[in-house]
Amino acid sequence: MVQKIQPVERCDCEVIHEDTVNRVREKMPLEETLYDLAELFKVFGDSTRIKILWALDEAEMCVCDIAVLLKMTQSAISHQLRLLKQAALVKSRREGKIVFYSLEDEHVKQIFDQGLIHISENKE
Amino acid sequence: MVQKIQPVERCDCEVIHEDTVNRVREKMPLEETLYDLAELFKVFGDSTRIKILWALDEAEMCVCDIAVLLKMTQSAISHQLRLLKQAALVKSRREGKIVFYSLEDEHVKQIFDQGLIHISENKE
DNA sequence: ATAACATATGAATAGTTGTTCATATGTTCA
DNA sequence: TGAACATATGAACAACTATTCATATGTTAT
Repeated sequence: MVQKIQPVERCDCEVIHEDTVNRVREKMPLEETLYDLAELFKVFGDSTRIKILWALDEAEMCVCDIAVLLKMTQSAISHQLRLLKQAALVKSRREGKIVFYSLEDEHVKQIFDQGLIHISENKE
Repeated sequence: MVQKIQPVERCDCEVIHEDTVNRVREKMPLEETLYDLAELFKVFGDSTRIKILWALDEAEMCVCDIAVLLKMTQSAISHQLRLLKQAALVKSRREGKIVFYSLEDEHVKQIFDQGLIHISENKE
């Protein structure tokens, strides 16, 4: 969602001082980097895509096999694979009629693992 | 988004066999786990929340300071902090009128780092 | 060329989400 | 108690997104 920049009055609570705010602001990564990071995690933020990535971590698969595996339509899977490819999380190769998808690199698994650790430590 | 389960006809492409699909399906984590994982990453998938988390990694801060830092309204920040707290990514403590927020644990930083590695290797 | 198959894609739609606005809750101090 | 301040929250709205449906593109075999 596009967010408007909102003028903000400084509040009176002098918890961290003006210069501390400035220090934190200076240490923050570029706006663009933080945006890209959010865009990346947004891709992970859907259970269909999570399932596809998980499946591809097990085996290289074609579109229709993923559709069968996840009990979803070919179209839905294809749309999601496009997003995953744009995010450089999966790659594809064509062999005749069939297009094979696989993970682009090892980061996916590592990001998953960090997430799983967090979940396992916070389940109720 | 709630997704209907769609009946799918097995396609003719015998890329991975029926039993391979079954093997992959058996090795997949529980539906619930994958859903929780997606929910977690969804929280990371917004640049406002990414910025808040990044700021809190630098220093414990109160709501209004975060609002000043990010040049956003107190209300918007407060809403997002609620989501972050529900996801067990931040914790809060009250000191009089002021509520301090800080990171819940070290996972946040580690998940960020994995994401940044991926981004840095795939920027155009 | 034509049929059959695998995949991709545009449009439409229903469901979701981030921000704003108004207001409520909780705390301190006079 | 009442005023001032910090934060929380519900409702509303605009923007976004995942799936579906229909159809297009690309490939193979006859």
